Amino acid sequence: MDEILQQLTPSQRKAVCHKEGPLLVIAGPGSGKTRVITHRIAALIEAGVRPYNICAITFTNKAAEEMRQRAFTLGASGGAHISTFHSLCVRILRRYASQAEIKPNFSIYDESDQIRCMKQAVKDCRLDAGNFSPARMLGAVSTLKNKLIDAESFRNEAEDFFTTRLSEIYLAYQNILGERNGLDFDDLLMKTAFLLEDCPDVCDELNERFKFLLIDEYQDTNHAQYRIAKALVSRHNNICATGDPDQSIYRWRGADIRNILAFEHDWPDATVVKLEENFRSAANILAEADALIAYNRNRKQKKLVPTKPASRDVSITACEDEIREAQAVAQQINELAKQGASLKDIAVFYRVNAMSRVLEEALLHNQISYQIVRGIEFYRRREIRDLLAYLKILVNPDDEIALLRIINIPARGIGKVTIEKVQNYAARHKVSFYEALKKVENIEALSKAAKAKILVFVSMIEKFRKDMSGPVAQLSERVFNESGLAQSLQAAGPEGQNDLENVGELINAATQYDQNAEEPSLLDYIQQISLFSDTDAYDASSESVSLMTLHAAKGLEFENVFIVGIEEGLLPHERTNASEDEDELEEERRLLFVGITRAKSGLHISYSRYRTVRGQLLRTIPSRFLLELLSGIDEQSEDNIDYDDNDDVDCEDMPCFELGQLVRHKTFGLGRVQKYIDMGQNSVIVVKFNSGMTKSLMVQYANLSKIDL
DNA sequence: CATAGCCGCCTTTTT
DNA sequence: GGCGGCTATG
Repeated sequence: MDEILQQLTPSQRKAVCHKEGPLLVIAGPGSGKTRVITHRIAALIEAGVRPYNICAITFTNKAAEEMRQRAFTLGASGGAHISTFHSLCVRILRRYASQAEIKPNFSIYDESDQIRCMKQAVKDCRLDAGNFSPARMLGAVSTLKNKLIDAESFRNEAEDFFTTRLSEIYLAYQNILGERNGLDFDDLLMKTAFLLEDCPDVCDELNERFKFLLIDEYQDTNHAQYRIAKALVSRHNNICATGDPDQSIYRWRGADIRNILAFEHDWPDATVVKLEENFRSAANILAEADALIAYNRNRKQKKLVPTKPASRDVSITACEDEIREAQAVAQQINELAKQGASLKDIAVFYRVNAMSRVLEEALLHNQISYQIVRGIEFYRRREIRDLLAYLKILVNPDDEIALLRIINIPARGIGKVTIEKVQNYAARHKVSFYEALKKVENIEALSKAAKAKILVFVSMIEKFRKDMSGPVAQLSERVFNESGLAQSLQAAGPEGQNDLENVGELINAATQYDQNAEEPSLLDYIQQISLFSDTDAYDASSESVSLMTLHAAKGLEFENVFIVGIEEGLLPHERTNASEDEDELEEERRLLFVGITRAKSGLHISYSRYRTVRGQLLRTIPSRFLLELLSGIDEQSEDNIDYDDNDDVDCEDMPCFELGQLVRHKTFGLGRVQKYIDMGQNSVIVVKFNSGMTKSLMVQYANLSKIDL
């Protein structure tokens, strides 16, 4: 251990060796933060702390898995609990289910399940799904849950028309989840927070168990997570939080940057360690990131101290359209490969998932192998969801969503009408859908044939339920074969072949689970699987280029990074309120900051002049963030070909603007010129309008008139 | 009761 | 552009 400590910087060593009491590690990108955490776990153990008494919380399952491995290589093998917040909550809720007033075999509802429940809830409240769109309602409810406002207290607070309706919807939604014994992602946190705060016994026991709590990516914790953390260390205050306010990118999901900013206020005796040295990126890449993030006003000053020399491999490229942009990326990747770069050291980032398609096509065309980091995609496949639905029912028969999904898959003649009759019966007699199915003999509305079919189905499920112990893989395989799913896929001929292979892969994964899990069980497996995330699919050892969203890039690093589509409307994204809300603009800027700081030596940023959005070819505006980078916008891009013959003619008519010039815009009103980038016809102007918003506009379309006083 | 085809709608980011 | 839901048809 001493030897290892010698390799650390003084700041890192200070954090690693910190004994007891609250500790905050403000760690810039590439500062060896993860290393500090794993070393700290090892150091605690060496100092005599039992691994069993240590709990480390990571942002994703992948990060947890990696941390377990790193801790293992340091000799801190086994015992320490390392998982995400959500995983930890599942464990706690299962163990203290009765105190939390839930059943331990709850289903975890993912987004699509939530939408279904919310649709039903809006319907139950007899409200119009147009004005009260399930997605929006879900967002509103999620925000409330993140703030630990439950349905009852929200109803008591509701005043105006909208909040009153929302409170009804919230109650109805919780009701539906309750009937189905389901919890959504936010419930996991909310119920755990309430459990810890309302049951001192449970809180004591967990404080006793987890004598040291370490939380990574603390800047992205939400209020519920904050309250859980607070409760978990309330008896001993041994909290160690690490994070970087400049990398907070989950505000929209309830992450509250104030948690990290107010850490010293929450724990006044906290030791604060800053890690500002960067061991990852070339000096000039870091300078770009620094220049960009300096535009964020609402931040704590932090230095980015390079330890690596500059690289010459930084570029900003303008492309004609997204197809050529993708082609340019593929070409540059080919160049890199020729120079001996490994594909696994290359990544392409984009703002929205939909942008991966063009890139895929370009990479395929150039025969460059790639992986799309989208973990949940696999679990979204029809055949996978079908099999998992069977397994979910075995664990939780009240899971109506899962039941409805497969009651007639493969087709067994139980149709819509039959299902409705059973649902009616269930509602009348206040029993779950599955209970109603079991009592099918009593449902008079059903034909004899329908009853018989339902009986066959129920007895099959009951047969499976009788023997649920043993390896999950074996059980999955058995259910797959005996439910008729296997047969129906085989019958589909070559079409079903791929599906069969996917199921095979699922069963493989289950085998892995059986081998690795501490206490394998179908219940645990089903609950854990619901918590997978995109980054969990990232395979660092695969010899391929990685494609992912900027969000998924968090926590990773690559030798060469491409970031595409840096245009107004994409970054900052049009759906954000970036024009009016400074905080949202700053979050978008942080997103680009995160992307840039993933790069070790090569950074290639690009944008397209035209882009097809939802089937329509649109003229784009380069992102205002490009103007904030040191390199600025590259006017001399290679493919800056004549796409518009009028270029030269128009240029002469193009008005020139000086900084500070007062201008008037048709809709935005008066404003002052903050920046003017002369690019002939493509000139861009940044205007701060008197309304408070700052816009970057294409001069040729903005139709600005100069106001001279 | 199953399926094909068409219409309309759209929170981008995710635990 | 793509998915979900509704409808018409077999």
